[in-house]
Amino acid sequence: MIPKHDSAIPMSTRERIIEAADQLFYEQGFEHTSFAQIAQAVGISRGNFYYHFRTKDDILDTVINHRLQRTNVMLEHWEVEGETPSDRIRSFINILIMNRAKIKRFGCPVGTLCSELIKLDHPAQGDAKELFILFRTWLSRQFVQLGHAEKADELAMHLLAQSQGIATLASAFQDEAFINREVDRLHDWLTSCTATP
Amino acid sequence: MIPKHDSAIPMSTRERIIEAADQLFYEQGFEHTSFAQIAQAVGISRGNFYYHFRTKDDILDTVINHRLQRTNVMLEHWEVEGETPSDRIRSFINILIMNRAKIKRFGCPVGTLCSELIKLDHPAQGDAKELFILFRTWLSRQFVQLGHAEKADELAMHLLAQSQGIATLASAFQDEAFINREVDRLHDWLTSCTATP
DNA sequence: ATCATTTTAGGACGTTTGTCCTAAAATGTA
DNA sequence: TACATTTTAGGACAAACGTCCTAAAATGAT
Repeated sequence: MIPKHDSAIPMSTRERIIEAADQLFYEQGFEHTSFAQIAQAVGISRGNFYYHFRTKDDILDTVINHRLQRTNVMLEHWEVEGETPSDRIRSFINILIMNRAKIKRFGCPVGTLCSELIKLDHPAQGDAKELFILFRTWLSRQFVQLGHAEKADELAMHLLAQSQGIATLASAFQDEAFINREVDRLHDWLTSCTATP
Repeated sequence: MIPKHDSAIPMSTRERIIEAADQLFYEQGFEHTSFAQIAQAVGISRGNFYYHFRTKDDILDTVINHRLQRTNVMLEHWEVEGETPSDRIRSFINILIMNRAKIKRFGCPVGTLCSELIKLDHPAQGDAKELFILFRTWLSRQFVQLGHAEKADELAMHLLAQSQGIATLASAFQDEAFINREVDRLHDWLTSCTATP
């Protein structure tokens, strides 16, 4: 399962750096987060930081791969846990509810990272996009199982876009109630997808 | 109409700075754009730049107000041009088509700016949010005229969220065809709104 | 206990940043 | 023409950044 810090096994310095960077990149953005901030958050010196990650792109790549692994584990878990494909899709929709407090403050971790890297014209754009691709192919697979074989990818992209828009506006307007409203709407939409085969 | 540079009346240095900054903030982000870059784009010295704008927050505020004015003019124009409220809403939806080339490359100017300022915890967050509010109240007014008085604001926010999501994914996946597909979907949705009073 | 390796701390370096100053050039006015 | 004001250029400045180096401390193996 998820290799969380068991509190029995203490995290290595490297792991602690990755987690701190992950969080700071989400909350403050990649460019606006400095080596010094990450080092301070972990409680180590900048020199020690440099021992583990030589460049800023290094730590970014590692954070993205870390997110990819975590996301993959989550999706696989949903696939064995959810009984029907629509159950699994609803698990995806409910991320918005589960993480609404953070989404309200910082938006979607995937969408905001991709947007930032695009503006920076950063080489890691493609890696960040893989996060979206992960959700896209997973959702697409669920829609195929739901009986929408030829429209599966279109539906997956539509649902992805919806959640992106919800996250963007929720953070711009600092509005959690809006998230709830739109999630209800998404569930209704999925129901109508299930009803009409 | 839009006060474009008539090429008869040459733009003042100040105006040229604002337009250059506006474009660069959109394409590269606010923080990633430096005084030097804007000055170079305009073709003036950094010292001259400082004569017109003393701080970076100064130029940001001015750019946001510039966008607010341009947007206001555009919306008022649509209001006298579009015959029915649904015509006017369709004008909004079609921004995605008109600007698809830029949206594909840089996302939505409003959404990406708001997201960035949130991460920077920048004082101008509220001003940037006004851009969204402009569209929100305008769309809400159209939905009222369409006969959805009590659900007008909800519909406005829903449409705003949709376009945000479309812009985010279109830029992440560099996919213009996706924009076309989702815009068609939005037009269908609006038709169903009009049919069901 | 000794030694080799890994890990850490702290500072140095060159660059870029936003900001500010001063003097020259351009412009308008009498 | 002579003068006052606006506009421009170019450099100075401290601070922050990513990067890199060196030496001490911690750790593990023999």
